Amino acid sequence: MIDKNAEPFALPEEETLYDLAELFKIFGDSTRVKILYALFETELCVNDIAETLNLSQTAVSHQLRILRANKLVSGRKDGKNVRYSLADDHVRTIIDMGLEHIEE
Amino acid sequence: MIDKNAEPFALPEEETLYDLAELFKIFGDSTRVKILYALFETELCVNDIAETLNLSQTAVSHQLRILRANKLVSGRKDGKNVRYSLADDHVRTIIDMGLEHIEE
DNA sequence: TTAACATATGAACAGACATACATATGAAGG
DNA sequence: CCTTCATATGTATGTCTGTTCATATGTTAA
Repeated sequence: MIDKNAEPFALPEEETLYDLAELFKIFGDSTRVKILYALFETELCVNDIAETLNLSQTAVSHQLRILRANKLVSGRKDGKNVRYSLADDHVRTIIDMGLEHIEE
Repeated sequence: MIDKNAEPFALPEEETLYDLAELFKIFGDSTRVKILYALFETELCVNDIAETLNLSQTAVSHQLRILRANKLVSGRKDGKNVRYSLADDHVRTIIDMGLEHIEE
């Protein structure tokens, strides 16, 4: 079964599955999920996020760093502020998919 | 969409987003992802999984417990063995969605 | 019943990680 | 230049969690 040749099925590269887990790990923290969800609607700067979600500025900044590093959000400078937005429509899809699973 | 009334947008319940993160946390471990992926094709018992993925029996058993508790896999007894399979088609969808995101 | 096998469970340890605190960088206005 | 505001970064800490080792439960065969 888990055969690499003629079989109808094969495990992806070890590394691929590892990367996949790393991706999900990002979504596996409620602070990050909240941030991502807040960005569903509109661009937001760090303080907006912190206030909206009742989080400290540093906590948000640290998490945004992780989200940025994983290309889930992107930030553009706007004066003193940095406006963050979702980097990708997959983010939305993945979260929606998860929500669907939960609502059952 | 996530909206209950007239507003164009609203955050889901705090708890919902928390549960969502909990769900993704399950997928956020390469051992568990490997196990789930191995079950894409067919039912497998604990030892099969352990051998296929080069993992210890206990490690697999512990992870299966978590996957079971979260209703991502289900096991049925078959003599001395317990045959595990994916509990839900969402599992497949979520993983595929993640893979899509990665392959870019 | 006893032996052999398959799986599960408990405890302990090590590594990962999210947060808070203090501080640094950088931009705008006076 | 100096101050203020927005954001980022470094470090320390407490907590969570995945693995291992040892052992228990349960099943089949002799």
